[in-house]
Amino acid sequence: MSIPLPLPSGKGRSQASLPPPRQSGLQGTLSALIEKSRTLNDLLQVHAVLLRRGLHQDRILNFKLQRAYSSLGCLDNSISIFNCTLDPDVFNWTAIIHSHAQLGLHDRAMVYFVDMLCSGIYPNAFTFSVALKSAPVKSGKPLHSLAFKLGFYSDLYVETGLLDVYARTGDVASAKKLFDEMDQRSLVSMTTMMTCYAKHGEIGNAKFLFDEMPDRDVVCWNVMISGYAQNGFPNEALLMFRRMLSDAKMKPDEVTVLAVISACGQIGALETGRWIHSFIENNDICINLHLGTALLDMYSKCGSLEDARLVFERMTDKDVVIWNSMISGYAMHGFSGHALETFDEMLRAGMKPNDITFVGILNACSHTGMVQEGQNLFYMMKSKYGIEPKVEHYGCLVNLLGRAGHLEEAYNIVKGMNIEPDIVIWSSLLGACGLHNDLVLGEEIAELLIKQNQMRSGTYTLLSNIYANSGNWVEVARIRSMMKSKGVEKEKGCSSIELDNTVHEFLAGDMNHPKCQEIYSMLEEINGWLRAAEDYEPQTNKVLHDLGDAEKGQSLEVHSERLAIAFGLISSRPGTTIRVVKNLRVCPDCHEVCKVISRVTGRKIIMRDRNRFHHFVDGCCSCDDFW
DNA sequence: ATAGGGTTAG
Repeated sequence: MSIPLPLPSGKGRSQASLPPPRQSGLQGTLSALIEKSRTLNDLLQVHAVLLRRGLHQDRILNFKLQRAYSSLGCLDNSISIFNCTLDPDVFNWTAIIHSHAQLGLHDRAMVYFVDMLCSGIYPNAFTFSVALKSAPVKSGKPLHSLAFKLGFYSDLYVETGLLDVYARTGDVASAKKLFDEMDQRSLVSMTTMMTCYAKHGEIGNAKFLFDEMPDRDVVCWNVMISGYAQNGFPNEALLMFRRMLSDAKMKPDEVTVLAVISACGQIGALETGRWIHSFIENNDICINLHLGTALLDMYSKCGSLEDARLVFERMTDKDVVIWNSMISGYAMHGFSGHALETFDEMLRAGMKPNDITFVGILNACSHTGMVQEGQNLFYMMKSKYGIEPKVEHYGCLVNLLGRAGHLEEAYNIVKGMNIEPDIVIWSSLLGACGLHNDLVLGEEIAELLIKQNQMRSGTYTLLSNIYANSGNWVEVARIRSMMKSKGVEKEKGCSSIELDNTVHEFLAGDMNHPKCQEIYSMLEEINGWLRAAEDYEPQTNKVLHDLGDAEKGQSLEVHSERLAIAFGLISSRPGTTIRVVKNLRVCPDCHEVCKVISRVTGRKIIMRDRNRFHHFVDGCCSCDDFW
């Protein structure tokens, strides 16, 4: 959108600096009443009085009504009041721009801003800061230079607004340049600069600025905490949250707990998540839809679908996001029946599914090998709901077909896609080749990826597993040296378990835990159970996930997931569920071992791997060995 | 008056 340059004349300027028209006693009383109105009902009553007294064209009263209505979310009322205001002034215009911007209706906000300039109304600094909020990428800078031309040079509001534009468009360099040149700083401008850093992964710079701030309010703590949570540093997010409570004695609000809950979900820290949930309830923080969705997601990522469902059922007025979240929750646990039922429930409730809904249900189908159902849903998505499939949807379909052994069909889908297949799709196909021992297709794909320079640590491992499955150790060694020469490191397997609000992490063969001795004697005891188990046979040839082949046979016993489980067994009461989170896929051998452990100890083991959950109960896994 | 928030395949 271009900003017209019929600049307001001097006339506009003088209008803005005129003193506001004096209010009579009645107007004064009414305006105080408007400001005191806390509920829509109060406001409607005052509004009715105002109309009866024939004051419906009053600029000042209407400005206050506009502001009050838009803070209650009644945009329509705000618009109709604006429309009946005689000669709206800069305040009326700015308020109507602001109400649209607040609700994310940025296009409409910009239209009003342009209309305002065209009607010869002279904007003030606040108008610019509000308009900048809605400015599309291209007109952010022209708007700023317009503000300069009109004399708002080095105005803190305008500059902070521009910083926000840079933050949204990802222009960190320009933001930093402007920020360094600003001759005054405020809490808000520093927070905006932090946001800019945090949104673009420069979390260290955000923290540097945070440490420099003379005063910190709840918003700036929130930026820091959510910055950590959204950049994959959930532990740091929790650490900052604790500091916020203990050192700064700051009262967290609903935005703070939102970020913290998301961090708990990432770590899989159920106890901590439950603690935050009760903290929310004890501190009268209202569980709105955003917060409810975050809680639901946290519970399903921490392995407690029961709690997730409880939160889901307590939310009235569900939107598409929370429905999606519930469906994805069931999907990642492999409960595809529940996922599909929830989808039906959603349709019956009159909710329109979106692209993310379909990622959820397609994913559910692929986790349980529901090929026919999944294919039907994929085609229905376009024909019945008009949703164009994206790379994620193709990913689900390819995964579904590939894992069920329809490799040819899966490959044809990839070749026939009208979008570029990404590394995820190729990895999924490569994984399927390993699962079904298709060496030919596997090599074809690998060759393609090598040519396009797309090989990653994970794809090398998949390829190496294909060769290992067929016992081709020469090729395995060749891939290993290829990785070495290219400097590609194999991602280390790491498993964690939470006990007494502390997350304990284990690497394969880890000897660093204080309870190391007891853990290793527990492993010995487990080995005894395994020797006695008739249904267990070590699967040495499939185990190249974490370790070099030299230690292959023996090293199975010290895989990270086994250390974490052993620690769980010795540190928690008999009968309690053991919850483990692993950063890679669970190894096929450990998967068998978990079954045995669950049978011998009568414990439930819930394990989250890179892709999904496994619930081991009494010698069986919920995934039915299809994963 | 300006800054911060929920769901997405392997």
